[in-house]
Order: sequence, then C-alpha cells, then structure tokens
Amino acid sequence: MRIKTERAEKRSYHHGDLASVLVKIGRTMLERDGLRQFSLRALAREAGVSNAAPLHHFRNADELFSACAAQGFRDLSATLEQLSSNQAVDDVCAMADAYLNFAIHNPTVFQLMFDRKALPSPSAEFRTEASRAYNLLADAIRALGQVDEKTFDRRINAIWSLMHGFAVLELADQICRSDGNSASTSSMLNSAVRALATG
Amino acid sequence: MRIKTERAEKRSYHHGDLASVLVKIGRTMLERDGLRQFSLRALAREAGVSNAAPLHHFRNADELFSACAAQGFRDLSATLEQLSSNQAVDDVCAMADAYLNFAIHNPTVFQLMFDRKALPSPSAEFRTEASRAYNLLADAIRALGQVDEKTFDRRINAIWSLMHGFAVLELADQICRSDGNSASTSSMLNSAVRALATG
DNA sequence: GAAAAATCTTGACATTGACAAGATAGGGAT
DNA sequence: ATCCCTATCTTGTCAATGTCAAGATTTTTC
Repeated sequence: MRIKTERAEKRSYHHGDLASVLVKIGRTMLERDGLRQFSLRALAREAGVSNAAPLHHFRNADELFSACAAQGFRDLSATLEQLSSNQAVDDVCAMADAYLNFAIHNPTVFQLMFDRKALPSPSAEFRTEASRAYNLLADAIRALGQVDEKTFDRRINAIWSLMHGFAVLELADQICRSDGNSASTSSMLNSAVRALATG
Repeated sequence: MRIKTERAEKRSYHHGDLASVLVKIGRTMLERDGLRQFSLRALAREAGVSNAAPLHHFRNADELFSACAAQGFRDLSATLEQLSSNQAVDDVCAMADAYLNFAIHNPTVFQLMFDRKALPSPSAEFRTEASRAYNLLADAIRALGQVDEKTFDRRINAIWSLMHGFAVLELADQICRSDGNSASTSSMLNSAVRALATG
C-alpha cells in the first residue's frame, strides 16, 4: 500500500497518507486562522485534494479537531517524558515550564485539548493520549512524597490547575504586571508551583 | 425614542433595543450550540428580525462575541462586588468560588472572555469591564497584607491562575479523583487558594 | 485474474457571511 | 404641525461552506 515514498513524488489519485497530512496541515491552519475561521474545504485546497476528500477520513470538522487535540497531547507527552529525572519538585517545575511553552507555541490546539464543547465525544485515541500526559505529571507529583489518595488528588489538581491557568492567562495577555520589572511568567509559575508542592 | 416600553408590545419595523436583545439571545445560543455552530442568521431568526438586521449593530460575529464577553465580565464583577467584606483570605476564597460558579454556568462565554484569538482587538467596553473584575480581586488580595509590588504581582497571578485553571479543568471534566471520596472541586480550590494566600 | 473494498473526484443543494439598495420610522429644525 | 435627516430594518444577491450522492480509480483480497 506504499504509494508515496518520496516527498517530491507526484500523487496519483490515491494519496496514501492523507489522514495524517490533514491533521498536520489542519493544526497549522488552526493556529493561523483560529477555530471559527477553519474550513474543511480550505483544508482540502491546502492539501491539494478535492473538497470532499477529507470527509472520507473525518466525518466533520469536530472529528479532525479531535485528532489534532490527540496529537497535541502526544506532543506534550513526548516533551514531558524527557523531564522525568526523579528530582522531585524540580521535575514538577520543569514540567510546568514545558506545559507553558507548549501552550504558547500551540495556542489553538491547546485550547481544543480542553474544550468539552468542541469535542463532545472524545475518541479512544484522544483519551489514551490525554491520560498518558496526565500520568507523567502524576508520577512526578507522587515522587514529592507519599501521601494518601485524597491529599494526592488535592495536590495534582491544584498544581495542574495552576499550570493551566498561567498558560491561559498568558495566552490571553492577562498576566498582571503592576511593577514593570516583575518576573517573567515562567518564573512566577515556578515559584507558585513550589509553594503548592511543599505546602 | 422609546418604541418598545412593554415586553408584549408588538414591534413595528424599528425594534428600539435590538443590540442588547441580540447579546442576550446570542449568549443563550452560544451556550446551547457552541462557538463553531453559532451563526448570525440563526441569531436574527431567533430575535425575529431579518437576516441583515444584526449587521447594523455588529459588523460581524466577532463584534457580537466581544459584546457578549464584556457583558460576561460585567456579570462576574457584579457578583464579585458583593463579596468584599474585608475578611482578607475569606474574601479571596469566596471570589474564587464565585469565579468557578460563573464558569460552570456560562462556559462558552467564559472561554470567550479569555480568548485572544476570537477577540483580536478588544473593544473599549470589554477592556473596561475586564479590568473592573480584575480590580475587585486585586483589592481583596491587597487586603491580605502589605507587600511590595513584585510580590503582589506574583500573588495575584498565582491565585488568579489557580482559579482559572480549576474552572477550565472542571469544564473539561478533567479534575482528577483517584479516590472516589475526594473533595468537591470547590473545596479543593478553597484549600489551594489558602495555601497560596498564606505562603 | 476478478471481485470487493478503500480512496478520491465531480456535481449538487441548502445554509451562511457579507454587501448593496431600498423601505420605514423617529427626532430635530423651522 | 410639517419637512428633512439619519438611524434602523428589509429584501435581494453573490461567493464560500458543509454535506451528501454518484461515479471513477486504485489497492487488497480471494
């Protein structure tokens, strides 16, 4: 079933790998045009296929979004995975920083990853990738010290919420700086994570 | 210029108060159908006016969204205002709880209020209302104790991010409960706010 | 090698955003 | 009170989109 082994090779009717190409181009378009402006026909044009071709892989735009969000979680997990070094609180801080950076570089997909309204019924792939990212953070937080499950729940939800909130407010340009010399967003996040992790 | 003094009174050509009615109905539709499904023509239909009528008040959907977001901030501010009682950390906790509740009851508008992509150039009204809400939280946080401005910046950004993150994760159904008997989201938020406020 | 399945294209229709031109009503000037 | 000006609303239109059906082409399977 290998049709296209070279990038430059011309496609002949069957594409061979259209689904993943659509996700890739789709993410670029989402970040460029935003969620409301996204159109499947424009995606088909940019991919060089006919207007109805994407429908054979994604029944509607929501299904494509779901695939983009799943790939977003996969990217995030891949980054977080490299940050596990059993350095306890430092690991958690490094993950928080990576989380913030991911959001800054993939703002629309980041929003999609946590939008229950846009993704009403998450695919199995989406749920798998999302929980993989979750487990990486969970492991780092468990390494902070043994606590009962209820305390663990409080901890991870507080730390994850803090990370997520900083990311959203940074994207919204709503991080407050009364003092012009205030710390960077990354630095503020770092000290807040430490406050929650040690508390 | 008063045309419509009674609700039941039939409209005759001129509506008299179409702009604010559009915002009201628009918010309902946004919460019902989501951001991507929203259409100006459907809004016109539900408001009982012609398809082009809304365009005389909002040049496009984004301008309506901006007005909806501004009204969202106005609602939020009105709620926060009633919670200022100079009880220091209790005020901040009460505001955090109100913030979470607002997000739960207005999920799509809440998302819109912090979406720089959907609202590229915020109107003057939007900025005014947003900073009013911000100032209410800022006052409550200043009441926690005198600190220099840089410390204040760290504090308010950490607490606001925490509130915001809990709200988003709650809406995304991503608040983790390893222990089935774990505390409510509201309770987790409360204790995390205290940890940051006293730290 | 032929049938079946998967993938892509073409063509069509209802809906939408956006605009232009015309219709109606309210408010101010006289 | 009357007339004009302006704001507001309607109708009609066009290109673009989502979505589907039917047909064409390639791959896989038997």
